[in-house]
Amino acid sequence: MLDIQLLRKDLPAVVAGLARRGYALDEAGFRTLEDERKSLQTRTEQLQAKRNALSKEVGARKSRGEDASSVLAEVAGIGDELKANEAALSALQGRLDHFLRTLPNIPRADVADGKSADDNVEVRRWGVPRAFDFPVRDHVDVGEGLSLLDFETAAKVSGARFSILRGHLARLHRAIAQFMLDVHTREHGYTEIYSPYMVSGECADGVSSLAKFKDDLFKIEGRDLYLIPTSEYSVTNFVRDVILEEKSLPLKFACHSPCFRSEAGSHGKDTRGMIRQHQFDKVELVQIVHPERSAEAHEELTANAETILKRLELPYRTMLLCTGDMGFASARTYDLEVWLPGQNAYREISSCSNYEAFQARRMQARFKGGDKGRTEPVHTINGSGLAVGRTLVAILENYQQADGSVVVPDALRPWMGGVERLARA
RNA sequence: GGAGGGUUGGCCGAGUGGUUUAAGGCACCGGUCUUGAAAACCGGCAACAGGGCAACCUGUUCGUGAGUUCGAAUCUCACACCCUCCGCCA
Repeated sequence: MLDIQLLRKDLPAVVAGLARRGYALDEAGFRTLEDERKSLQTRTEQLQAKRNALSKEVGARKSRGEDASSVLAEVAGIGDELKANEAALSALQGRLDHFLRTLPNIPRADVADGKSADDNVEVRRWGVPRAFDFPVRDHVDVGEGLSLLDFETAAKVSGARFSILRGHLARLHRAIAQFMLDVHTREHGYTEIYSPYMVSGECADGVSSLAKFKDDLFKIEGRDLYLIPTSEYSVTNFVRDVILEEKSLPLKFACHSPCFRSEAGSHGKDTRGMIRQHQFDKVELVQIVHPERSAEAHEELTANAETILKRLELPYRTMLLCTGDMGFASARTYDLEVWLPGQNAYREISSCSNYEAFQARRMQARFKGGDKGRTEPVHTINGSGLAVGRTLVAILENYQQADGSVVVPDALRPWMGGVERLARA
């Protein structure tokens, strides 16, 4: 949510900022709502003040044993108008709030303008894609060839966009998650978190816009609960309605969880394999930081995620998303794209975003500042560190051998109980 | 599923219709004292919204929502959540 003060003080700047990401703010609509709100609020508060003063007078007279009937008669006249004003004001503020919650975040100045992923900017590239001296297969052929990856049974059990891992491949999946968690908690200072896989609608609206994106989520029937599409949904909400001590910042959380996405808008996209599933695991990094440190923390968190790719020796590139390709809540986003030989392309494996105060305002997450002692919204940052399923895909494709086996990356061996290669039994 | 208890500021906690302008304590901030610190003492200290250049003023908020009333933390109703006991259960 944007700061409504900014809209009041400098609407043209907000309009211009949102236009950069292709969002047309209804300027006249906002002005109308805001003007109406102002007059209605002024009038309502005058009436309330009058009623409060008169009611106090009633009490004062009665305690002195005097007659209060003249005051009672006066205050009685206020009742209907006050009620009508209060109702109208509350309805109007509801509309204003809805309007405000529908607006996306304003991109930071150093984000390139653009319309689509084609306009994203490559900021760095690491590793060299391996040269294969045999026909490269994608992860589906590799996994199924080893009888360790099974989409047919998954389809029977749950339908499309699910997968089943067996044996050493399932173990590799677990090893990846544990490796990532251990690196982030031992080396990068994150606190390990286990948290709910379902959150309330209110919390969902705290990190994004529930009104806009509820079709992308799985909802529990008959309950105000949604399956998380990322543990960001539960973890970031730890600080909902909290006023933090300045010295307690930053908070750094690492959480491994499954993620559930309806993929409502992606029919026909990535239908083959594990790239786009209704359920996948992810190790999520979340930082709650002081506003002055957020740009720096965003770089740090992105580097933390990149560390995983480097340790796994997977070639990747880091993209700074353009204004048109960023998510609703983000002010600035890096995508990490891993090299997939099976697709002969770099594919997203992590998305690291700085939301600045956007989410914090939606969920009333604040800290009490030092000198001024004022409360202000914290900044929130998060990113995948990394998506476990896509990491598995990248390993199957990058570490495949001519004989159909897959070498386990050195970095994962401590978690593989001596297994150095996935091969046919 | 059954029965009971509870939800008050950053935290603890008093408060059953009108000097509550939410007592008191803790924490925090400033000061006095001290070589320094602690202790003691003095003072300050809720959030959110609106108005004002500002000192400041007004409003809302005591789990949420509705109601009664001139006036509600306090009374009524509904709901949510937490706790205890019983039953069932991984």
